[in-house]
Amino acid sequence: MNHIPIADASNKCSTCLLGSFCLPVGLSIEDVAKVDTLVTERLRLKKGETLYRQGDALNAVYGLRFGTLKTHITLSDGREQITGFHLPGEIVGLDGIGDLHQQSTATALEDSEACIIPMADLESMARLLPSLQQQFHRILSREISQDHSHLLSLGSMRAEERLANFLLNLAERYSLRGYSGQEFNLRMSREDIGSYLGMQIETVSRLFSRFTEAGVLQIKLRNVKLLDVTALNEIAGQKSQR
Amino acid sequence: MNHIPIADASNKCSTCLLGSFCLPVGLSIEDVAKVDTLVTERLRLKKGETLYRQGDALNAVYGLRFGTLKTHITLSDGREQITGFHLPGEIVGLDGIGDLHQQSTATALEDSEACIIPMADLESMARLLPSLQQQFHRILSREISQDHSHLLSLGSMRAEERLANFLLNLAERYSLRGYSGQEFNLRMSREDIGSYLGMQIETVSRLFSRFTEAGVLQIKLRNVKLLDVTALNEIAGQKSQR
DNA sequence: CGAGCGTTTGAAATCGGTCAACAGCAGTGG
DNA sequence: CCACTGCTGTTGACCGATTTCAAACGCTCG
Repeated sequence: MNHIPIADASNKCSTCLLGSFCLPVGLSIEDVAKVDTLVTERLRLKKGETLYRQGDALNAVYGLRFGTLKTHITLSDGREQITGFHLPGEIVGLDGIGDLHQQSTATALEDSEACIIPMADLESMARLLPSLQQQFHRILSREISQDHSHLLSLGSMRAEERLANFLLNLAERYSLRGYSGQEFNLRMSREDIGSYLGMQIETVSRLFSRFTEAGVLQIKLRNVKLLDVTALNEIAGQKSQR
Repeated sequence: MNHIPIADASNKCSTCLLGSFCLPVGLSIEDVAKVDTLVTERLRLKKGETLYRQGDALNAVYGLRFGTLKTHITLSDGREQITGFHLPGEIVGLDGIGDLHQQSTATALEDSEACIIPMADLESMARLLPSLQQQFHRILSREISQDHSHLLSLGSMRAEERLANFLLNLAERYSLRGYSGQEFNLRMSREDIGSYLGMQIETVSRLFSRFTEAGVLQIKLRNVKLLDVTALNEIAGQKSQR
């Protein structure tokens, strides 16, 4: 894990292209300039390295600058549950604020870089900038409602529906970031997908094969091409059977 | 749904017995006095009534004063996922802050009463009182990490483990509130439990029967008596408690 | 006291899990 | 450059936990 002090202006929030996803959303130009002073350091992670680990003391949250992370919690018997996959512009570490210790581990799925946002500084600045305060609350709240959608998926959907929803969700998030929502590379393994969706890797693999046979998508290892988004939406339960 | 203006001092946060669970945690006596002005109204709900519904505009969050709520989201095809059961002192409506519309519906499982906490007032007061700000962040963060535990349950545990964890979690929360953690009444139906835990009501019922046969607990309709908490912990897959 | 839920129980069906074998690709080193 | 090795992903056969279907029981409340 590689600490990088932020020196030149090109690295600041005010010029970061992710401003429309991250902490500065809704802030005036002057306010974003103040946020620049909040982030003085970043961390560079190689694939497989961890940004933080379950149990670590927390004094910052992290804004993902590029790359992909998974956050996951581990049970005493070794079973693991992936709670989220995170794309650039998203903030991680939010679940640890409650007791100032990380509740999960964040692992890089590819080479990544994260901005360090010290909690104490964020909180004091949020007291001065109502728009920053509101944005932070929105971010926390959206994390909650995303988790609720995930709960709905795990609790009420069949494996096929869960996987379809997962793909559609990824596609949407890539689209929003200016990447293709039709064709993209999965950064995570079948095992990661299985953990996230509460199913075994064999089931993930079989479902991908089934989707391929049905002409819904093409998949070659981690490269996915969505061929029939309408059909995928139907599988995802927009109008379900049973 | 019955609006109740708060008149006498006995109804204020500074004298509320739930202070140790709710918004005032960590606040000085003077600060709690200020929080008193935040909550000027409460809502009384009869069993089955809703505090808010998915899609409603949000301008407040709610502190549960007494009673029990379930929060749930509904899919277009009618399937429902219960995302949480809420006991006195807990704040609900947090998932709606993100886009100022409720993402879920909150329904009373028994006669209940909730304090209205206007978001705008809460945010402006949080800018003045760092301890209130921190407590609100803790509450949001804990909601996230609870949801993550719930995800772990739905994604990685077998039905038996999920139910055992659910019972232990309820027991702990009742204990914290000064009620018995050994014997309590479930406020929710088998259907609610099934939805929350991602299983059918028949499975819930069979598991209760199995636990009873194993001498782990006694259950008569909604009255539960835990006989062997150690055994229940083992079923739940925990060496110690969380 | 009877109607209607909510709950329990049984039997059959099935989705997804488990076990096992193999295929494909990547990295290593001779 | 290829053989070797290890890791990831695919596929098949079988199994079993949970669902589904069905029926009966027993509270609760009007």
